[in-house]
Amino acid sequence: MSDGSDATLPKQYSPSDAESRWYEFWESNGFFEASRDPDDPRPTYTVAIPPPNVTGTLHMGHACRTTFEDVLTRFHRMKGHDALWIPGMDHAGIATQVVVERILRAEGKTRHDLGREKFVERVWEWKEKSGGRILEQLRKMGASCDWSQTHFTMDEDLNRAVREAFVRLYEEGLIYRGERLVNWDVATQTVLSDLEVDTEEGVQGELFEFAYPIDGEEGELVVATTRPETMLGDTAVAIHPDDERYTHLHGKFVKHPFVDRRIPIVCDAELVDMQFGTGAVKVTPAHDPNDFETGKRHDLELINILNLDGTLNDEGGPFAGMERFAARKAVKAKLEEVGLARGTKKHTMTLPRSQRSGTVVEPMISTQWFVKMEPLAKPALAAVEDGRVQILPADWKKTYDHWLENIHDWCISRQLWWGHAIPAWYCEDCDHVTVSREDATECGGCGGSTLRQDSDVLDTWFSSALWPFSTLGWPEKTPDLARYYPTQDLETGYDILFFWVARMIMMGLHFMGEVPFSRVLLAGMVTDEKGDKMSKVKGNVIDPLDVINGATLDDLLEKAQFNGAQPKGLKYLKKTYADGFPEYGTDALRMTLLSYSPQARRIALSLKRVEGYRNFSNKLWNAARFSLMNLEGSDAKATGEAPKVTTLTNRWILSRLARALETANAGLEAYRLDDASGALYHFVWDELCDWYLELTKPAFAEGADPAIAAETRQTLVHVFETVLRALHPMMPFITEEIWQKIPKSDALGAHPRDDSKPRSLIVARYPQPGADARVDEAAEKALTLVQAAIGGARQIRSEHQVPWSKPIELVYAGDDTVRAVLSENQGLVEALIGGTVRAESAEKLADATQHFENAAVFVAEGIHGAVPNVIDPAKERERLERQLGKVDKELTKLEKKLANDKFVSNAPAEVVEKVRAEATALADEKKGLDAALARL
RNA sequence: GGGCGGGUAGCUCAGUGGUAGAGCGCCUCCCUUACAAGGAGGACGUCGUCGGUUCGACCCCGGCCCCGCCCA
Repeated sequence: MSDGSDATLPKQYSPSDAESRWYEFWESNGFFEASRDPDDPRPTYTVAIPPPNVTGTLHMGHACRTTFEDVLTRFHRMKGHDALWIPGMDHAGIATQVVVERILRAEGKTRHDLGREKFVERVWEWKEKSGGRILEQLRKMGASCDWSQTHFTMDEDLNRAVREAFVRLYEEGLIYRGERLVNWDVATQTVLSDLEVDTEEGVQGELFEFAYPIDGEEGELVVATTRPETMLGDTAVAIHPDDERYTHLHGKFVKHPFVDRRIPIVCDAELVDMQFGTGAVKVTPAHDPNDFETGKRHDLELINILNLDGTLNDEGGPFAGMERFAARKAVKAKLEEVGLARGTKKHTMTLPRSQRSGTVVEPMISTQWFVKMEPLAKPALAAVEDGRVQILPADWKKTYDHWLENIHDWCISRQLWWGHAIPAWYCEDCDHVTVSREDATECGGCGGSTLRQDSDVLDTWFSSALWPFSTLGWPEKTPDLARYYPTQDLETGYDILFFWVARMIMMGLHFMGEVPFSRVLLAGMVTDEKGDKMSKVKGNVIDPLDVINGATLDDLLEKAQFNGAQPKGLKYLKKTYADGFPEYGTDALRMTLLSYSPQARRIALSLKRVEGYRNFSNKLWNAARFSLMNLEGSDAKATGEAPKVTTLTNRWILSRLARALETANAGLEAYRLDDASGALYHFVWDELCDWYLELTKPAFAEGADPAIAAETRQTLVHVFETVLRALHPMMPFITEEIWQKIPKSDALGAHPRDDSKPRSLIVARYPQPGADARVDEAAEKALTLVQAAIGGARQIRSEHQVPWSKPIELVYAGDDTVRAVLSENQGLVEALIGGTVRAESAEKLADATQHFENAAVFVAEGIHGAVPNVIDPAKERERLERQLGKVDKELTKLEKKLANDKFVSNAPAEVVEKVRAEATALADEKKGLDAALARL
């Protein structure tokens, strides 16, 4: 700066340096750590992180949830809670196994070459070396997790919890082994949960029709299928009981052309749609969910035709040993050959694909472990019903209820090597199954010692379901468990409402007797700015770290290509982000994510919006430069207490601050983080920067009243320090960076329990309306007049293109209040309009153009104003007419309303009164404008 | 087929039974020493559509048309 007053702050805020510096400061000083002291009198605030996959890397969904969780955690910490945010990772069974298998493949090996034990060792090695990168990335987001409490679902302690839960549920009869239809992935050769199955929609396929000859008589029954090979497992053909075309076939059989089997014709109104196709449906109970249900209704035979690797087994007769798709072709060819094929039709269908391997999933009959869900679901429904758990947005409650009311048993076994072993042992000597907390050495049935442990592992979600209490030490009765369970908020994506959230509620209620959290906050899905789902193939994935750090177009292209983007995707990237990304910084990204409504199911992330918040960071930064510059050399400092103020501007800014704090606190409590962050954004930019800082300039000018200057400095430092505290949960880095530079008393930012720690904003008290600033209605009203006068003059200056270098004169008239306020604050108005201000008689202003030469006029808030010597008649006419048009339109509307007796008699008195007052003000304005226009 | 959500300014989205809002974009002027990542001013909307309730509907109710998502 030329005067050298403060040369330390650069004009532009650069986030990267501040971000790593302060994160390290907070973490190394233990600010993220919960006290874990049973005698700590503070209320607790606990959040368990949705554990990201150990294989994962940070994506926008994580960034979004992490931001929300961090804001809430920081807010409560500042409010004086003992905050504990438990971080951790999920072992992600299939995902991880696939990653390590891929590495092995590069070495020319399979997991079978290594054997199970060695393979699992290998996975652990991989996990230690390259897993969990995402936890580093969460730090980049500013996550204030208590890292000393990091958990991993495969660690010994959580493994013990899993085993305990399994055994207890088994002993209670809630876990059983049974034969069911499951999703089978022939590539990874495991059962999949529904979550792990993606449905590919709009697939162009064909519907193949063929005929079954009626057994023992002439005729045939034509059926259609998209999977012809499954006919080898058909054990019925279904028709509608009311279908008159087939009445004569009731109770008859068809003959299978390839295997020696008579197939019953059954009547089933549920499965069969008479209108669709031929009205006859082949039934393969072992390979189709609907058919499976039909099979149960009619007690049909289940014939499994597939081996685990997707080839046909001996039931396939002549096709045994063929791969499933080869078999499909062969079956079709053979049907053609024997004259039973009846043609194909184009057919649009959906295909279930394994999320992991991408192969088409086969429904298959298999013996698996299940959790009986109904007894667990009932209490979980009640907990949400009676409000012990609140789901936000509330729309999701219906979905939750619907799912739990129609719940299916949960298949928890997986044919993987990586995961929690199932604590069940089979006896070689009898058929007893021993389920035990400790590794079993003796059969619980016959006492035999030749035992074989179940080779399956548990669904990853089984351990996740225990997360909110297993991470606190369960099944041990630890002090942490007593202190921090139940947790308060759970923030996650709606896509895992069933798979995770509902199951945690069930398990929490079952094992702890208490809900695991009191609020569930479901975030929408982050999409690109057009609202399309981010997809690696489409190349429209926006990496949060690129937004934070910046990236060149080449960086973006390279990464997209590496991730398998198609040429079209690369083209899109080139077009949309031709210049790459500038460095926006974490705070800007966080503010952006916060600004979207939590009600939205889709968060169409726009980089333009990020840019807006980056600019906001810079605005805040420069406001800090201004403030620090004006505080220098004074003894003003923030004390955490609102100063006693006398001037209008100081009273006003405290009042506006109070209102912003009200909204911010209410928003943070009610999970309207968009409202909370929005209120502070607008306070800082629209009121603090646009008005207050400008209004302080005359007070700081040379020759100004020293008492007023001192009061203003004190107000400025207080307001600024307070707003930094208010913004800190949302923008932790820049606020700490600035806050540390603000002159303040020592008590501010002291650690609540440990004096030896450095002062930090992260533990400063969260500001509250009342304590930190009070609403002052009179000041707000008065300042509205000041703003109206300035606005009127500025509009004229702008419309008439009077350059800033040319001073203007503002003459005005108004009632006593107007005159009092404007004369008391004459200096302010003059500074902000770049000119002089003078009161005049109402008569003169009523006919301003007559009394003031070449004057342009305005009427606002009861102020009749005129700026002489600026006029360009054409422009003024245009401006006045535009203004008059608006006023007229509005006035007509109001007058029509007032002329309506029904309105006047039915509407509440205050509404009528308000309309009357508005109409009067508008009429006054119209009169002024009319007069001015007439004179032109 | 069932369920849920949505259609508001050029774009992305807020919003409330009582005069339609934000950010970005657009137009004009301004490098006025906190900030051009800025300042001052301006333009832009029969709030998907058709009916109903009401003194008054973008908001409540019903029909319809589109668009997403989930389940089957």
